[in-house]
Amino acid sequence: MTAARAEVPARGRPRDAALDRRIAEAALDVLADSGIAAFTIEAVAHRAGVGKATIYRRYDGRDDVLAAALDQLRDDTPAARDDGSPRERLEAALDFIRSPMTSTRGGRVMAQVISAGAQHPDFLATFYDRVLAPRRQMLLGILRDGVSEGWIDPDADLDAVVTLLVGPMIFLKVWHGTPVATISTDQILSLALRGVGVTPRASD
Amino acid sequence: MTAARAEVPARGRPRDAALDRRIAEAALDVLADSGIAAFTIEAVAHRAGVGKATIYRRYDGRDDVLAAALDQLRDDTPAARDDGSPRERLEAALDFIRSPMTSTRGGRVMAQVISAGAQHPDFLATFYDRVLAPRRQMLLGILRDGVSEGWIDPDADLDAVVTLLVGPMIFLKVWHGTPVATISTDQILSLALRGVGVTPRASD
DNA sequence: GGGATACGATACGCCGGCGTTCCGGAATTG
DNA sequence: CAATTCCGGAACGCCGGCGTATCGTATCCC
Repeated sequence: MTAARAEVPARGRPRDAALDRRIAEAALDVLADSGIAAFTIEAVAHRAGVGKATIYRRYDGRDDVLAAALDQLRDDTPAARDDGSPRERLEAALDFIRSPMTSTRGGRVMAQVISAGAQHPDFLATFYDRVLAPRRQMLLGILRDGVSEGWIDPDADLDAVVTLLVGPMIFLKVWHGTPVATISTDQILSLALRGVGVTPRASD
Repeated sequence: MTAARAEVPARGRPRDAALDRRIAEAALDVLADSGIAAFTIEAVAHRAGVGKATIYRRYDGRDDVLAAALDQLRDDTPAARDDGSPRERLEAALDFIRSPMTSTRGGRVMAQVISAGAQHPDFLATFYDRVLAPRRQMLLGILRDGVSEGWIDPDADLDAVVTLLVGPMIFLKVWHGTPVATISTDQILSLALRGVGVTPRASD
């Protein structure tokens, strides 16, 4: 981790803890709205209504601020639903992965992080840990349930299935705005699940 | 298109046509090696062994140079093989799509273009036209052959299948270097094709 | 040969973010 | 109350790319 937050000294006025959050929030806003190129210390400071010095007092620089902002994203992850049929749960989980990629701030941040990832692999790794891994884990859980319920072929490589499910969504996200053929969550599920022994209308 | 190459005047020394290519090549090299952030006119000029004025005489600026460079990529696309079993041809096509993403210049350029795409959707569209669409078309052709040979369910949405096949590869490419579970070309084919009525060992 | 234009190289002023430093004021400790 | 540290705001010099202009040389059309 690049992070190296300065230690809090004992005497004098203490640092306003709320500012850490405000800075991270502003950083995410800037990233989502204006992109990685516009992600400058001055832009973040202005957006947060904070002096540059306040940021430099807490962070090492641009990269450190960005890393801290990505940490913040962890809290943006809503909980998964656990009711309904397996197919419904899968659909909900996939929509949950997919939806924040088009409209929400997290989705726009993701596009920008993928961008930055070409230059800063660390950011990708951080984003993976904070955002992608939990969602991937959620999918994996549902699939495991499917196996124990005899609903999915026990021999199936669930990791591969998850990649097969998530891949097209990231693909569509990345190439958003181009003539890439769209594909519905339903289609992805139907096609991919038949590959592991689930019939098209398993539950509806 | 941003492009607006200046018209060639009648009198005087004509422009060296070879320089157009040298500039575009240098642009791709810079993009692949150093990333979009380092993609400056001065860097391209230096790499091409060319004066800045020569570039400004031909292009409107950075974006125009980048667009011209992406055009150049079209020529980097090798031809597809058309022999072997359908499964083998599919595998070759997928490897063809996948391989240049890890090692070749085209693959590194792609990662950078995806990056720039967050800021410049035009670049994505250009890259899609020049590079991705032809490969997608190739896959589609093989799948259509599969249908007419009775090898694939005629009712299958081939566009969706292509997305299902290509998606995971782009996904893995984008998240290269993170703990994303890898998946082999063989696995993708086996899982996705069973979804359209092809048995796992259709041809080997 | 003469005029026109391209070539590589270099220098120019401009702009914007960087990271630092100072200010006057506010908050907290002793 | 005094010392200390933080706060927002503003200014600083620095750097690097921008886009333009100007060299001396090279190449082509008339």
